[in-house]
Amino acid sequence: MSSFGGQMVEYPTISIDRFDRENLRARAYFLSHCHKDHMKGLRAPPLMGLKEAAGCSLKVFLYCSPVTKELLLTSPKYRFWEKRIIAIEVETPTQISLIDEASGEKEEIVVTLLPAGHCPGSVMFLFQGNNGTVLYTGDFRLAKGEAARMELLHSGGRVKDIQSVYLDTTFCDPRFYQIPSREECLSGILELVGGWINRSPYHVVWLNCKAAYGYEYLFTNLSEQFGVQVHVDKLDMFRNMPDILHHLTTDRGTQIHACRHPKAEEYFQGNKLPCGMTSRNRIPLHTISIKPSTMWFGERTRKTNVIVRTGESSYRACFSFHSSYSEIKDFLSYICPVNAYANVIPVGTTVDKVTEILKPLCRSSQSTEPKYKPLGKLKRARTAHLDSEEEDDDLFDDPPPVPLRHKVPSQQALHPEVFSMTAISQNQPENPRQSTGCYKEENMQTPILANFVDCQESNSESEDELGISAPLQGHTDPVTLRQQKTDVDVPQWEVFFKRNDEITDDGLENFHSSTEAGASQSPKLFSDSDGESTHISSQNSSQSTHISEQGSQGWDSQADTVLLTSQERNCNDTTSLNKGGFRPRIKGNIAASQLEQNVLCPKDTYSDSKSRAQDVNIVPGIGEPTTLSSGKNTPEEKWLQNPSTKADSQSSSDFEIPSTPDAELPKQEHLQFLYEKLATGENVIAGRKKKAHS
DNA sequence: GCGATCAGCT
DNA sequence: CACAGCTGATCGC
Repeated sequence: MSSFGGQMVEYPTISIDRFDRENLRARAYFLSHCHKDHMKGLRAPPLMGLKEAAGCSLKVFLYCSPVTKELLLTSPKYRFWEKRIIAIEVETPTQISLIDEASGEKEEIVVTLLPAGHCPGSVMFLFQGNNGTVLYTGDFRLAKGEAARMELLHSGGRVKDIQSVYLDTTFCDPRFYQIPSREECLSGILELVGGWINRSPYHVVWLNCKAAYGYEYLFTNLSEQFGVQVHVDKLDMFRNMPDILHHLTTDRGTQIHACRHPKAEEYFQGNKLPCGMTSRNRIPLHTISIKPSTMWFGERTRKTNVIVRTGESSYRACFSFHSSYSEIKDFLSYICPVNAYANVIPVGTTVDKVTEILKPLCRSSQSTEPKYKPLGKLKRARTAHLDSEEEDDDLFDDPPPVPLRHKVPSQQALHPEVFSMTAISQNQPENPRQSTGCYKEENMQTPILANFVDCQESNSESEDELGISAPLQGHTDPVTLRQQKTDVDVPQWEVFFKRNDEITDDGLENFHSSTEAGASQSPKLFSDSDGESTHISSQNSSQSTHISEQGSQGWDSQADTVLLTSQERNCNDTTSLNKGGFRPRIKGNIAASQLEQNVLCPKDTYSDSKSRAQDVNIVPGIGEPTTLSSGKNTPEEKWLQNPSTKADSQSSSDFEIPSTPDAELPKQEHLQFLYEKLATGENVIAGRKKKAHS
């Protein structure tokens, strides 16, 4: 549960994820995602009433991602926000004017939404303004190395100089040292579900999910894998997100259920699904329940189970919306801000304890004593020591800095006070000042913004449609920008790779030593408190398991209850995860023909297209049947939707392929074509990936 | 009657 | 395990 008060010390005139008390005076509101604990006060009339009474009603807006806006406005309770909510595209730096109603005082701030991997529409907010650059993470789940792959966290080839991070510390406790990756968890669930529903049409599973956004990628992957839509109570919130919608149904006659009922557990005991189903064609159903819950690895315990049997027909499956302790540490130590603030104080711990963990990963504590850094860490250390020398980086970390790729400005129908700007206006790679990593570089929007307006306007015309060959020299000219982006997108991902590979290829023990960047992170911090708590035990191990042939391998003392362990599993089915639901594409409406396509592809067809997608690797997610972002796919997006920890060594190879000489790269024209389609908001999915070009 | 808060439950 | 969020009890306005 978020305990963030809503305000950041650097920018106290804006409020994030809190809409009550002192936040009522905010000049702008931000919502990171659509979970209730981040929406406190959002539905309260006082918020509107006060604003109205103060005559500010026309000037104060709520900013969020397009998906969050869609989800929020679906609920009648929040529909009154409709006229005052502004969606900002992810990864599109956008300037907002913060105006004080009383004095007329105006402050400019640039906000960039970065995907947070927590639930559909969830984002982090990167704010840049006169008081420095700050990052509010909201709730997030990012695998190791993902921050390093976020283009807009970087400037001049290195991580931006961030003053403060307001961090999701939900699992910032050594007890949650490591949580199996999304791939591992998904893979385990797929195997369990498949092993059951393939027995007969009367074998059904009930996914005992909490009422929250965040399970969508599970549903979509199950649906794709087995050609079975998932029964849910409501799906109208996804009406404009076909990539999710197509995998859901309100028809109870399906083998996978995620419906809910207050007495669901009771129902289940009586062999009844929450929706009331007990039989099909008068033949009784055979039902198992799968309850997603968070399980984790200790740093020494090699085996923890992704699936645990808890009863004759009950299972728990590992699932987490939040980053683990080690993922949090990886994230924070990479960002290496001056300050880090905990947004969450988990029960059983204290602010002090969390702060103790965060502090060594921040800059202040790293600048004092020189210490050994593992090779891949130099980039990080460099951020701390701004005066360190170039050759360090060149030797150990990344290839020489290359121009980062930049978002093409998108045409957004935003409030006049708001307009999007390309990243170029803030971190022009060819600007020599940027390469110093100097703090001040981040805070000079004002003069640049003036230039940008022109770019934006000219970019809206058709002139930017004609890019073909791509000059690699950077220009601020929008035409060039687009070409540059297109050309450079894929191959340059190795810029941020090394660290990730190094870490994820390590075993757990090695991993441990190689990621302890902050020297003051004493091993005992987690090894002591960890102890026995890491082994997941079953509550009921006596029954024979339904699918014992899948599970027990004889290596676990709880063989009859433990079905799958993350380590033993070969998680080779990670590609489908990228359809994950975290960044759904939004459509204005759904064509009837598409709704009819609701018929799911047979499994073999599906696998076929999957393997092809993997080969092609790029043009990320375009035309993929499930979730993609709205019109602006970039390689990291594919990455994000396919996050991993343990499976990284496999996953990352997807991105290394294009950089190898004989790898099959996408055709330039093809990419260009797709990007243009996406930029103009055309529906690329209609043609499907393979046919989009024809 | 409504909102805020908390305990309980899942 | 803890999550996200519901239900219901209590309190204050």
